[in-house]
Amino acid sequence: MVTLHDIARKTGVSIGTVSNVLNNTGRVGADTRKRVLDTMAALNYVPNKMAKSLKTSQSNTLGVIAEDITSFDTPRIVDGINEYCEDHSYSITLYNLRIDNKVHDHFYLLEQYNDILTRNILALSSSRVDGLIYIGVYKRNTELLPLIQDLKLPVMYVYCYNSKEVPYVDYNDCQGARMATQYLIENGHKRIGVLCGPVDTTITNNQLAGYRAALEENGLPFRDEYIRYGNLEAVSGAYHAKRLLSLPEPPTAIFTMNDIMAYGVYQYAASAGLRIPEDLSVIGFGNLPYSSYAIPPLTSVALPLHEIGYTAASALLENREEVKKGRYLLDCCLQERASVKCLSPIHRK
Amino acid sequence: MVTLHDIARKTGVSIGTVSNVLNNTGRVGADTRKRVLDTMAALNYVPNKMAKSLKTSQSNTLGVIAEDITSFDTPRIVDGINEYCEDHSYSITLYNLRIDNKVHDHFYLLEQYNDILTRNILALSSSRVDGLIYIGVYKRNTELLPLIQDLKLPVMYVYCYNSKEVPYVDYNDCQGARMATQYLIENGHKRIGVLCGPVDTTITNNQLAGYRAALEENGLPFRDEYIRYGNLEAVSGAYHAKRLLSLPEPPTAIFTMNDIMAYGVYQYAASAGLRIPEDLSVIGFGNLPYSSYAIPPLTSVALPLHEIGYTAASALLENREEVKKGRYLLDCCLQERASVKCLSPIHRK
DNA sequence: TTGTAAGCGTTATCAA
DNA sequence: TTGATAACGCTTACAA
Repeated sequence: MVTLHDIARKTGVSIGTVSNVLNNTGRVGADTRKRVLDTMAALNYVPNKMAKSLKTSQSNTLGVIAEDITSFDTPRIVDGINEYCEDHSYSITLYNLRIDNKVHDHFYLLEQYNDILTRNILALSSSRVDGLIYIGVYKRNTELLPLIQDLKLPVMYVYCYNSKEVPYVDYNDCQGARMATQYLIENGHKRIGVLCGPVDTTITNNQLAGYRAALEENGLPFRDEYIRYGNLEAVSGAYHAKRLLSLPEPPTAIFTMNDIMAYGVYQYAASAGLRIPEDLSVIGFGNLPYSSYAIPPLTSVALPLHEIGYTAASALLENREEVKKGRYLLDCCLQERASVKCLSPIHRK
Repeated sequence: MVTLHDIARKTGVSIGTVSNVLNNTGRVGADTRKRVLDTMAALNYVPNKMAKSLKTSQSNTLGVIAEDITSFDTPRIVDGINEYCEDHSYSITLYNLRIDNKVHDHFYLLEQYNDILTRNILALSSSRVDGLIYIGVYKRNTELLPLIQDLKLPVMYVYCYNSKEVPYVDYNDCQGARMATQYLIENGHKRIGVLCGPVDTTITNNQLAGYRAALEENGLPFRDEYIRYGNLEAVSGAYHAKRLLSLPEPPTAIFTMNDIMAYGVYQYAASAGLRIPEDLSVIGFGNLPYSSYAIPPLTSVALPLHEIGYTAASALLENREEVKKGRYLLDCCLQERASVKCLSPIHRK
């Protein structure tokens, strides 16, 4: 391992000078600078990050805790973080809680969850990262604040809700749902069913608000019987689709709060001999990669996942002091495909 | 930040002693040990990893370079690596080359790719990781050895091929394809079409060998007209399915070398009014998460992704010296669902 | 413009 | 069993 010392000796200058050219402090003669640079290249010198970090006590490293990297949307968020870090030469040290593998329903296993988290937090704080991004799984509620807050680190929460006042970046559920509903209405649908997630969950409530807003804006009534609460799984989608469709006045379109439930709607339609979109329109939320392969390809609300990651990293690293107040809600956009039938086109605003 | 020094002073012992209890060297009196441990707890001491690494020149950190973390199978491999690291208290620093985002066809943009890689390698070598796992994307060929080999680090390649002699862990393509074919045969299929990836690619050749082996074992002829080379995309699957099915003696089942092409077969079937599995059986390879939502759910060869990651990490970290010779090929297993019709059951061995 | 030297928080060697 | 003390490779005053 070649060190500053080596290249100082070899160049015939002092170690301080070498350090100065390394850090571009400016106070080095152009000539010496060149010579130093040359021997660096010749000796294939690579600075030792540990030594530097130890001295400066900042690691140029961002910690990211993912509740589960295996979860659908997490990788693209990480990818966004990565892009920022690459642009600003930060490293990422990744902690993967592996929640889904270890605690199947972490609402009920909070203690175990805390153990896992504690271990990771410890590792993390011993590596003295400069900031921390916490990526949840499908916006489940997390109540881990006490642990993380002890760190006295700038922290950014992503893709998760929390009852505490905490900085986060997320996508705008309400806007996304409103957009989906609006799209349906623009395509002539007036009776729109919606398959929600669990009742009284933040995510459900937000999306429901968006749905409602779109209805109101277009002078359409909000009908209780069109609202069904599922568990975000495909079976649940199929079940509730059936219920919705056996109403006296069945909806002509169904909006599901995630794509998986939309797949369930597809399954029910297939089993009931209903054609999509001829007999029933469906629009999803989340735009999973598979949705383009569904038959017919599923129209869905696309999440700004990459952007969420990038925003979180930049907010965290650029205005560390202000991060505490940071609240970012990013807009979704519509991925139009072929699962919505145009009943009677109306003018789009 | 509380240091060894602080807790030494507070306990009234020397700093060396404190270090000894920290590292469990044993040469510390039980009584002093307890006192030290107590003040550690009281002061909430967390060791500084940088200082330790600097001194010991090993970081307890594993570098993982992912060509693209956004690629389907990568996260589950990373998850496997994570499990190992968690069990052995290693940290992971993640480098995401973001290949797919930046160079769309990296076969033709090798130079750009090298730039990206070089930058990452540099960062990586300056953080002095103890080992490196390189995760490819869908086993494309990578010729990056010169760069990485300069590192003089134990390196493990995962999910990628390379012409050089290099340690790797991967899944067994040949075995997987053989198993899929065997399954079809056991279900009474004798005319089996196969949708390959690009011609003369390692992955295609390996799987083709497995297909052929299964045929031979069962005394079935290998027919050239049943072999089609696609580009692993859905459109390609649809196109070749059509060709296969318009043969004078069309296959009763199609084996696709990835699930995406199987989705293409589904699309063609839908457009041609063919029912799966009644009119055509299909079996995929890779078992993407979405395959269980396809209609009907797609039977597919499941990859030991998590295990690949775990194996790579353990091989790398446990027998560093022997790693050079390491070659691991892990078996796939079959995920049976509903896309294969049983024509005439024969005895399964 | 350049050199010297102290110190970041550890580990490790040697004495005591 | 414990205590001093010299590194590890770097940054940063401060002095020359």
